[in-house]
Amino acid sequence: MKTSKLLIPTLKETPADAEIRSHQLLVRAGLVKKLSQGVYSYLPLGWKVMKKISDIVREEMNKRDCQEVMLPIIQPADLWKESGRWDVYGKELMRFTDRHDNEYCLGPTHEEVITDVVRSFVNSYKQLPMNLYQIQNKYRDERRPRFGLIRSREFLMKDGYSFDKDEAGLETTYQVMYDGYSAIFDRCGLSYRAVEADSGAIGGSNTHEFMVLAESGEAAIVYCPACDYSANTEKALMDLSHVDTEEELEMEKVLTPDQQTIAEVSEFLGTDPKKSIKALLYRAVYAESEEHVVVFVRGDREANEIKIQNALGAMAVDMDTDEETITNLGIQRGFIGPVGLDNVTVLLDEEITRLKNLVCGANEKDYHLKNVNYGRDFECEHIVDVKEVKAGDLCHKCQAELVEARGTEVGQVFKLGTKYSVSMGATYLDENGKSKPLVMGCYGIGIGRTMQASVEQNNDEQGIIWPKSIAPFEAVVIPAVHKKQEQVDAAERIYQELQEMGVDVLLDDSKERTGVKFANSELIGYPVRITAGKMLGEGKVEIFVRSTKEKIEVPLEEASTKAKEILDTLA
RNA sequence: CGGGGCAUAGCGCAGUUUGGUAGCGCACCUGGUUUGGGACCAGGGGGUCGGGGGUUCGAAUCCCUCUGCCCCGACCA
Repeated sequence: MKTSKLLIPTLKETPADAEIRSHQLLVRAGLVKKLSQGVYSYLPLGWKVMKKISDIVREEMNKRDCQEVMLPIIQPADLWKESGRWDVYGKELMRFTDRHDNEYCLGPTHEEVITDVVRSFVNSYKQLPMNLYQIQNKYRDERRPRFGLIRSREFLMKDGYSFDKDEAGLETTYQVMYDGYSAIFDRCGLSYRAVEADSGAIGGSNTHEFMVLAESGEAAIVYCPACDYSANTEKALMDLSHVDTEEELEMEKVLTPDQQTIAEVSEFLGTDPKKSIKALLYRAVYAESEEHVVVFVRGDREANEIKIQNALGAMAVDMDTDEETITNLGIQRGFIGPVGLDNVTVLLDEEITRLKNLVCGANEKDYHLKNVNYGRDFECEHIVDVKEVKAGDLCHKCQAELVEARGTEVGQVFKLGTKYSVSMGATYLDENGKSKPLVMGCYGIGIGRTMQASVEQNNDEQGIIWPKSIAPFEAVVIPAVHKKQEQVDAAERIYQELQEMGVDVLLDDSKERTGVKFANSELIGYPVRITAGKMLGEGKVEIFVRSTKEKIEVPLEEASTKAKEILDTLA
């Protein structure tokens, strides 16, 4: 391909509306263009990268006996009512009505559709296991689209669904998919971690998220540097084997006028915040009701809302600081404690049951309690894990100190179980002629996210540094001065030779000055650049490696062979 | 959803306070000189100033309204 035949609208200036580096670079390098909030056009180079990632996905999936299909984006409401998600999915689901007043949605995911296909055609254990996938646009009306392709409303996604006879079969399939996903992200040259995560709105029991580590990541994770444990903080466990062994002192009520926050109270009483109990008031929303819940965690900790939501089985929770609510509940802002608090639902983080002689609110204005002990002074029906695990907490597997990081989720593998097969009647006959629900798994990869995550991870001052496997072109050949025929001829020759060697190569035949061509090639980030320029007088050309910035001079005759050699060594 | 900000040429911006009919840089077109690190000279094209309404002799500028886009978001018991 030649640049004269390609639309590559590079920008010198950073676009005003792009916040993070990868978003800026995707726009500046001419890979994508925003049409509307969270809606993007993929330009030739951007789409080429997307296709390379998609092809890697296809290869790894096909290798594992997965079959590619193409399912409809337009999905009837009835199907979603069958699974029960029409009323549950909320505002993220893009809904519309056709001219006959029939309701539809644009698919945010395809469990319903694939289950409909499979229940129609898969009836026997002899057909199992089966694994179907597609690569297609998904639609989600995100609360706040941002960061370019990282959180958009229309996005290309690989989604796959597995069907097994039983849990054991799913376990095997899940592991195959887990390995397949690892292979895909390895081939895309990403640095990532597979973390344990909450199963969220799709439903199901067990899940791993593939997180590309990045400062700008929207998800918080913790991982253990000593063993393989890593988890999203909404799921993360920590070691709780520590138990205070000190003697239980006599509980006393102390005057703490206007001392409301943990910091104030600890300062006032001269105690360690870790030896206190923090109270947080949440409003929990259920399908047909809502209630207020007081959550207690150790004084220096935060609570994790997802964990609270799961502990309550609520659809959503949010913190409530409304004065009127607090008054109506009959609790004392700033002085809430678990002792004698019985007019409201209470969640107690398990950690607190292991600590002795704690400080907490006395449920009376301007008073706190000292030396409070679980079991002796209060009990709680709901002992749960709702704390936000943080750096320095100990790994529950090996007791090493956990580390915090941020990540962008590029893929997820998921055990669905029989949630959809039961609600939608997807069954098969087993060896004994008995009808059983199919056991499902689902597996997703954000193609656009993967592209942008790679950019976020691989860039420098000059621009993008693509891994070879997903670069828009593996190499670019540049005649330094377009009016010098010998340079143009040499570049053309190298271009032809590389093409014959099967290299995905671009010839820059633009009429730009040398500096412009160099700057653009580095902005776009082709792994290798070959320049036919002033050294041609000595019969030499220059090979430049984007990732290492290494420049070598080689004789024209050896240029393509050498370039290919270098490419073969690159990831 | 709540809060804040922005909207003027393809991109980045000035002009708005103090109303007088739109400008700069980049990009683009023509000609010329240049050519190993985002050139220079000369000439040129391109804007219903986000939409609608109002005030006024006159509105990018003042008022009302709608829309779009960007950022932030409970850390407190």
